[in-house]
Amino acid sequence: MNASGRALGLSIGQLAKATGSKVQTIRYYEQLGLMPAPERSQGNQRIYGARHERRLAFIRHGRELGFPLDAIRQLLSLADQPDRPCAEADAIAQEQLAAVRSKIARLRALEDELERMVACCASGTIGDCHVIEVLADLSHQHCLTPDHRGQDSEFGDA
Amino acid sequence: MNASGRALGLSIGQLAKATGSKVQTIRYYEQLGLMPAPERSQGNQRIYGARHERRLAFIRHGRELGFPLDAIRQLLSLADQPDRPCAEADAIAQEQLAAVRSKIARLRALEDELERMVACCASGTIGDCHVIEVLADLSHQHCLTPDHRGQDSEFGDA
DNA sequence: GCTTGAACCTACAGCGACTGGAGGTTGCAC
DNA sequence: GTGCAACCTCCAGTCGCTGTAGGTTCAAGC
Ligand SMILES: [Zn+2]
Ligand SMILES: [Zn+2]
Ligand SMILES: [Zn+2]
Ligand SMILES: [Zn+2]
Repeated sequence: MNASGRALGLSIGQLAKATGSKVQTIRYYEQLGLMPAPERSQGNQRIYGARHERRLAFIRHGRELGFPLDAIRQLLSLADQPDRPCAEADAIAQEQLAAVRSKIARLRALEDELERMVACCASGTIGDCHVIEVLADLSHQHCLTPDHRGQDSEFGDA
Repeated sequence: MNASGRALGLSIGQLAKATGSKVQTIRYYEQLGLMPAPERSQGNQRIYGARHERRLAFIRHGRELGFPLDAIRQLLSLADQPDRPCAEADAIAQEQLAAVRSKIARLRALEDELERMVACCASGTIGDCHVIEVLADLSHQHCLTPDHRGQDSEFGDA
């Protein structure tokens, strides 16, 4: 994340294509302060350089790995200080790994229950439908694991 | 989802406690038309019966299994017609199962890459940090699978 | 009967991470 | 010089809630 080859002069659309992002997403990152405001042409259009391309690629890669933008913000500022110890960066990655694992665990519990739901139903009427019956069951007797209940709840996003 | 024992007269707070929901969530479901508007007391407070409790439990159970509210809406309307064939309900559940599986697959790819990220880094400086290096790598050479890339993208929510 | 405090009411803003559209300007090719 | 794609800003919507503000009602205790 240091400076190098300047002056390749990408438009926002070209930058989007180059990094697999969408134009609006780039503007959104700029608005959030994740991307620095680039120079503008006479006609007020954004002009990006290699620095921006690298930074955006970093952000996108982080997002693809599910890091929240806040974590990416921290990682970016760490990346700009190559002499500091990397314990902080590692901790952020560990945390993300833990989050991913906990989402997987929860989703596997859902997978189990959904499998049993659909497996037990042999195309009868709604009155006999296992799917409906399970959902309607107040007592949750059918649930092998009560793991599909809230726990630490949320596990959204990529 | 038929009528039975009426007149137990729950307040919204009691209903919330009984079903493990939050008060605002119940009002939110009513606003969306998922929960029928209940009777009101003289002082304009909501009064719920067993019918509402069952319906809310159905919704919550569906949510715990990750069904989107739209799917739950369909399942609810199916549940009210016990003589119809249940193919539709089964299809909705199958779809949800497929969604869960695809989320799991994607998360496992992330888990892999995150594991390799943190495993290779032995607490040096940021300049040598594998975590930062991987994220900054424009070429994605380090990625065994390119599975952490967009694909069908989103896999949010519970 | 009166006071207190919890629980209720409506209406609306905010989360995260975008995405899409309206309505207008610029850039470039023919 | 004209057409049209790509750009600009600003704002609303997505999903499933959650939280807050500012007010009313209820039930219990005195
Ligand atoms: Zn069925
Ligand atoms: Zn269950
Ligand atoms: Zn490191
Ligand atoms: Zn990668």
